[in-house]
Amino acid sequence: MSRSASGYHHGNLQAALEDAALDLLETTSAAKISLREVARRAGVSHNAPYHHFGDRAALLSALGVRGMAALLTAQEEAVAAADGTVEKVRALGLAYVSYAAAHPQAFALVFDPDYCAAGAPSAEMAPLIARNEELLGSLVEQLVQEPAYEGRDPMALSAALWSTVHGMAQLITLGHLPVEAAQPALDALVR
Amino acid sequence: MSRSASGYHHGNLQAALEDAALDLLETTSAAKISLREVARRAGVSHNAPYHHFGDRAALLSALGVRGMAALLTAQEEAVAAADGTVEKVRALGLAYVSYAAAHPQAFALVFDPDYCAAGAPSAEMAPLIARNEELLGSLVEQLVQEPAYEGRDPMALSAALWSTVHGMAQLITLGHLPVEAAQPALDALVR
DNA sequence: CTCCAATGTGGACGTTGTCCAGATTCTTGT
DNA sequence: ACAAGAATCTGGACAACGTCCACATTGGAG
Repeated sequence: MSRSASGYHHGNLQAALEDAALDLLETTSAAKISLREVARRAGVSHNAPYHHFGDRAALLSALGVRGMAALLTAQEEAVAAADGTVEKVRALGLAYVSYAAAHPQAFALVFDPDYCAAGAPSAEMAPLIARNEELLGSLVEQLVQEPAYEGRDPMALSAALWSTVHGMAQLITLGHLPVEAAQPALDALVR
Repeated sequence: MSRSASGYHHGNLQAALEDAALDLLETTSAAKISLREVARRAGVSHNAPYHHFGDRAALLSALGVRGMAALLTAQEEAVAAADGTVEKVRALGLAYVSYAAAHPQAFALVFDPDYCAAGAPSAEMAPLIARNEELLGSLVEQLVQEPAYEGRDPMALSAALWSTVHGMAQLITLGHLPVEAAQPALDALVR
């Protein structure tokens, strides 16, 4: 039921539209992606998307969910592959920055309030955000038990870490910081 | 030559357009601001703006310059009012975050690559960016001479500081961090 | 005072987001 | 197997937008 050579019914338009839009996201900012262009790429009429997404913002929002999921798993894998609490924190930060550098438009979309509201997250976005906060939170829990970080406020520390990593990702995608600055700058704080 | 009751010639349309757009920026994201709406607010035809700005992006870009200038002076004033190097750094960070919290759309515009490219800054934007980097840079120069920060790499340190402050500003305007988190999180790092 | 460049106006065109009515296909109850 | 009915896709329409054009108005330099 998925594939369809008959022509009229696409079979899996929802995914095809997201894929087409994701392609465009590699080279174009979310703001400049038009629904009609996405439909054209998917080979359907300009109106077909409305049977799968309420409006343009809903498509972009779905893309934001995909991006957030990718960002999250990148961090999870990096943390799992690292040894030692401090190393895990560094790995998480580098994964975050690397994802942003590799997919700047997708990264920007995830944090674009026009499509992905943090205050009122979509039903699919909310659990991803929660998982990310838990990931960092549990890491910081371990961190404050190391002698070097004894007695620090975990809340303040995770807020500071997230801020640093996020800001670095942002400034690098914007070209304000060179990518090579990430590693030493992160070390300067985590040490 | 500036004021004009005659009607046809506005007298100071350039500034009036920027003011109108700045008003809209208080409540609307840059992406959703239309040139025609700005013209309407300024009381001129939809085409008048083209005699003062090359296109829509040029208007938004000029707004970005204004925003950057405001962000910069906010930092400069805060630094001037603080005593002690560490205190000055804290003051700079809080001013940065405060500006973002007070004018989220303007702050977002300043760092929106669609209108304010960091790689190819406008002739008016470049010196502002340079001044901001000098402000932070000179502060860090002093900082690394304090005993507590002796021997740190100034480049890495200022990159880290800017990242933290910028990320915090971003995450707060997005609603991912509460405003009250700024102060303790900043202290957790600067201490 | 006259002419010209700057500044303003209205009209036009193509693109976009969205709504609507109708066509086509899939599925489900019998 | 077959007749609804739901899901999906199509084309047409409309308003708003960015931008280009030709033309009108005005202020200032010669």
